[in-house]
Amino acid sequence: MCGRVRCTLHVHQVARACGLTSGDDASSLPARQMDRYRPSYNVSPGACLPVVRKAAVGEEAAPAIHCMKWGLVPSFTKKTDKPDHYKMFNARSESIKEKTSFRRLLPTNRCLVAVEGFYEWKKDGSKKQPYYIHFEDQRPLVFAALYDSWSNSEGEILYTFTILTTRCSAALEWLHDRMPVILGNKDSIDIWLNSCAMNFEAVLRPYEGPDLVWYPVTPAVGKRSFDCPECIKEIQLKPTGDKLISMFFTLKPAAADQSEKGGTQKPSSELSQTHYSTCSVKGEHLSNEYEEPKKDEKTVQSDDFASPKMETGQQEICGIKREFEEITADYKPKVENISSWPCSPAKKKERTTKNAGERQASLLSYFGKK
DNA sequence: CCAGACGTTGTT
DNA sequence: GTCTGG
DNA sequence: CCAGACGTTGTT
DNA sequence: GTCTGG
Repeated sequence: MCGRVRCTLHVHQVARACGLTSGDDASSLPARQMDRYRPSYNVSPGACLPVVRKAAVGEEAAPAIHCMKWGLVPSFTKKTDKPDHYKMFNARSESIKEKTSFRRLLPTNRCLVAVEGFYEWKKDGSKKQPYYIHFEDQRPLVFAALYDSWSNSEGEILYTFTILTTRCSAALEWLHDRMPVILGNKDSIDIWLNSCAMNFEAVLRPYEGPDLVWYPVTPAVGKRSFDCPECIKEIQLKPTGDKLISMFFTLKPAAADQSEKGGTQKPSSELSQTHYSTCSVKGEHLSNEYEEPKKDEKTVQSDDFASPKMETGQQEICGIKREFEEITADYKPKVENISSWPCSPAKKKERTTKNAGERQASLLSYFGKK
């Protein structure tokens, strides 16, 4: 599921992530109600986020950015009802064609939501540990979403959206069984937003790319009022008893990790994603969505990992694609550009899947640094 | 026909 | 709005 | 989803 | 534990 996100992006970053503009000039963008947007490290349903949608009938042809409330309130909701944004803040992508509340939105009300990352809580019995999931290179995640509008008794029009979910990627299964639908490349984005045919099935799948990474964060992020860079600061987890024991009796911990690769076991790595990344196969394309950032790749996707095959007609649509890098090239992490956060700025450690192995190779690291 | 629902998540 | 159940 | 409450009576 | 509120 996906019930909490970080979105401190600027409007032009959202536009860019969703493939709307080529430059930083957002002034020409059709933007609606953007004054309601409050960038936040801790966004939950009920809050407004910038949404990219196709222009409504009668407007300019180009897509537009529209600030909408997270948590779908269907247009048929009684005018006297109190809108409940927590009832439908997610939509199961597997069943959107059957569910009456969502099916009617599919032809014309598909949209995109761009965020820096999302939070997921790992349940351990009665304990809950939140993790922050994001792209390693800090480019925004683009979620597939659906929107609707509803008029209340006062005649005010409320725009709301719901984020599509799918089963979890292999890499994140240890954490959860559901994840948001991440449109990992320009083709997916274009198909979800612009394809007039109902041929979007192929993009509604788990994002399996190895560049989706995570780490544990403070449980304080559970409080909606806790909104500051500390939300995304990595914390050191206390090792559990069995982890300690297994470390004592395992001479080569990395080898033990490798043995889990491809298996059904959960990576015993709630400590950090880096631990698990040693399990992924070098050079193996695990994803159907992930697009290798190669400059000269011209084709839609290599067949080796293009998974759910696109029909011939659909490749036509993919032909519109531009290089993904083109729209992500100048994303930079900009945690500092919001000046008035009450908490101290997060000092995100440089950490990649490359050096990941080193970090967990040491037995000492399991006792925390002193 | 009319009335009433229309959703996801997690947990055991 | 549209489908299901009675 | 997570956080936070979870109750009644009688008196002023 | 379970319900309500956001």
